[in-house]
Amino acid sequence: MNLSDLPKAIFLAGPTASGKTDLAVKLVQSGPFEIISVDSALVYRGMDIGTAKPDKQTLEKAPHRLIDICDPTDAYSAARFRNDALEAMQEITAFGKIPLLVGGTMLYFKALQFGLSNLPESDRQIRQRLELQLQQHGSAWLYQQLKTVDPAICERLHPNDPQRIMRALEVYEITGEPMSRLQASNGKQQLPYQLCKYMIAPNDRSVLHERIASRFNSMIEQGFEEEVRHLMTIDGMHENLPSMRSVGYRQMLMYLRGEYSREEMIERGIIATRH
RNA sequence: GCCCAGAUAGCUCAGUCGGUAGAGCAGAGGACUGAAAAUCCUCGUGUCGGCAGUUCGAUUCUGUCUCUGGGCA
Repeated sequence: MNLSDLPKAIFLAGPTASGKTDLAVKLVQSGPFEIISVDSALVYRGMDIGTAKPDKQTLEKAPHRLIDICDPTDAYSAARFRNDALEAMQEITAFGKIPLLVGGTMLYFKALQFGLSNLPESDRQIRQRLELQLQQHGSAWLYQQLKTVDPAICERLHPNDPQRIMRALEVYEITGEPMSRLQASNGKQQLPYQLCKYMIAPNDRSVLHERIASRFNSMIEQGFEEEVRHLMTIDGMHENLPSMRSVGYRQMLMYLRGEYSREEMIERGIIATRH
């Protein structure tokens, strides 16, 4: 198939507070585009203030797909994003429009463009057990366990990186095969679109830092603390969920737990957002 | 005005029983296939507040000055 036969799609990536949303809204108003959000925090329902979710008027003017599609007690993932985004892109293309993928989660862009190997989803029970083992024996011990079943992947992982070590152990446990072999044998599928990729980035980082600071402060004014308090009352919610580990939320939780003063929480929240 | 405590990396501080100093955070770079706003890795020369004294040698001891806290009048 010739490249020019493929439908078009646009990627618009950039850091927090860089003005992506404004630009995307303008594009939608001036052309046959439809927005798909590429953001690992905007997917969660009820997380509005701390994620700087576009407000109602903005969403009416320019609807975003893949916002509010997951409960914060669930764990969203790059793989789920890829499936959801492909489906949305197909629909948009079928309507004769061009998908405009806008956001700051680079792994999601990468997973969408280059695909993922066919690996099993995470398993809550296995993860809980691994988490327990991590606390009891430490990360180096898990690393040694992994070495006996998948030495190849250990060469790519650091003994202090529990998240990846646990994932590799989990994959082995579910499939009975080393993750490194599965990755090598499963071909990844490319994205069947003609891509136009844009990066938006301010030429002066200090401007961005200022914008992040004022944005965080206005979140506080809008009732961010109350939002997090409310989220924590939801059945099944706990602090180790991906939703609650995201930037801003984590710092607010530490403040609510009394581990940060108010000032510290604000400072840490701002710093964390820069990443 | 007097007394006390400080002054060391961008910030908070540790330390050197006298041989020119190191943690955390910040910052920079990098790795990373179902948690990615995550999880990790690497990177520390700074008149050790100024000036003088003691000393082979002072950031460390002494004196003095400046500044910042706190207390007393």
